Amino acid sequence: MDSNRDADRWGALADGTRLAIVARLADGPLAVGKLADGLPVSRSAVSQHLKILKDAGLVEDAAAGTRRIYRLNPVALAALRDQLDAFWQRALAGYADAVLAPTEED
Amino acid sequence: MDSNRDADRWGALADGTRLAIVARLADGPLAVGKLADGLPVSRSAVSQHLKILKDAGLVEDAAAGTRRIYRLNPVALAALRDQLDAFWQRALAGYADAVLAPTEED
DNA sequence: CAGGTCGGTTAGTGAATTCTAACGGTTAGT
DNA sequence: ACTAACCGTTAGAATTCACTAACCGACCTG
Repeated sequence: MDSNRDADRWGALADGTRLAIVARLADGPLAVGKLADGLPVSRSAVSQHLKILKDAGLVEDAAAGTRRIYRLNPVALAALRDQLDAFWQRALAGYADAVLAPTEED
Repeated sequence: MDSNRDADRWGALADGTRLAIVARLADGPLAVGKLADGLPVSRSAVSQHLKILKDAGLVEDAAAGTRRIYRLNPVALAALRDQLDAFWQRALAGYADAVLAPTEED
């Protein structure tokens, strides 16, 4: 099953610090120092979280002189959104099905 | 910050077993036994995961005789999708901004 | 009432995760 | 060349998480 790989993608957004990083990155590309400056953790932690996010394909990095700029990857976000949307639509179908035919299969 | 609360919602989807449960529930409402029957874990684990998912508002339960039927909550899924969509659109804006004006703000 | 099935909860164990602290490497400026 | 600033990595401890096993309560059938 590749559910684990998908879970890794969702897991990247599961941590509060990482979600804050993504939220901050959504406003625009940022360097690690700036990211850590607005968070209650050290730069090391931010760097590790960035590595996880980068490994999940959610962010991309670009070297800019002595600092390194990180930005979100809209494609990965769209993929996550599509999967969630599929769940949503199938859940709606299940709702309608349950209302129209409340028979329990064995 | 309520980032932790949001992180809990994402965290509910972060685990592989829980993601499999959600995927199975997306095809239609199901009882705990049926859920556990198609997963490599015991009913206890499924029940615990169901509690986490229910606590996160992603699933709802309904007593049906001696068994208990679980189904997805499309509203919660839509909320998650909206948040992801907001990230996505803001990331796109950041992309355009970076392309049009590659100046680094202080 | 006795027996069987189904589901939730608790205790306890083993593994994974997150964080800080300290180190080394790279780039820019004097 | 030297110093300063910025970033990534590693080691290690503390917390959190997921799972099995065992127990108890609820519902249906004979």
